[in-house]
Amino acid sequence: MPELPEVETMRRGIEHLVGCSITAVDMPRGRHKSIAIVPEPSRFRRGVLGKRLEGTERRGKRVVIRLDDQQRIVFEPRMTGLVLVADPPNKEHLRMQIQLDGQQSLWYWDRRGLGIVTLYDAQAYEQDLGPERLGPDALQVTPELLAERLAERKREIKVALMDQHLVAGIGNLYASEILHVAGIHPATRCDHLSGRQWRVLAEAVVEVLQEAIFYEGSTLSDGTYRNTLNKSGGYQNHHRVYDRKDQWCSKCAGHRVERMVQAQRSTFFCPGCQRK
DNA sequence: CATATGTCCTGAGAGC
DNA sequence: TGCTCTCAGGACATAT
Repeated sequence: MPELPEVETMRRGIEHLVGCSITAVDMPRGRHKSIAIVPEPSRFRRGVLGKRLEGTERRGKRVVIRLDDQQRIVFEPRMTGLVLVADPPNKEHLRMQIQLDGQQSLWYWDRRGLGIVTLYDAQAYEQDLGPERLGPDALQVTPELLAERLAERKREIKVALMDQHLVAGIGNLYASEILHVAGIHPATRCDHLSGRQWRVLAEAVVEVLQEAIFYEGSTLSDGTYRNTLNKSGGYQNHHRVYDRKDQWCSKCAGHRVERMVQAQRSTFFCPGCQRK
């Protein structure tokens, strides 16, 4: 479930490793199907051994480490992946251990194993994750940018917000939260939104994501998401609608949160403050 | 091109 | 207790 706030929390949690060099890489094989490592493990290892970590970046929902030869290691956690600097929740789903200067370790752990770790050279990175393939970062959106990319579309706004080609970083959870703050019904077609609504929406995108980063993301009831120190996030205690079906809306207090399904995903909204 | 749907994966929880 | 079934939603492949 890691979305922009969780992934940004991961990035911040590994920033202090910049300057260290990679002294070993281990890809343990458990009883589960192994995750995708690109290129295959031995080439990946050869490609990164001895390299120095030059910087960290975040591209939408991916954690990026730039190496001193301008290659990049990209962690794509998808549903249940974690980037850690402390011991992982269990050894069972540990997928990769990167040793730094022979002392510290960076781990990639993934319970369901849908995530991918990729080593890119500069050109392939631009090709796969450049602006042609991924929209602008959600933290950077302005009303003009958002309207320019979405306003002509016939799709429902919640589904469009989750499309990484249009804007990068928003997933299922934060799409619901953002639309509640903006007071927009999730099933509203993009081409039916007004100029005022694009302004309110752009503001809500940045506000909700920044607030969630402050609380280090959301750890849901399954407990999977952890920060890099294997501690829970805190934003779940501030959710306005997500996973709060039948609970009173905190904004209007006169309606209960409802759940609907859009594009096979749960959407939560308040029928009082989010009218179509 | 735009949009919609199916698929991957594991473990928690429901229902019997 | 223990079995089977459904569901959670990242990104991409395939279909319309």
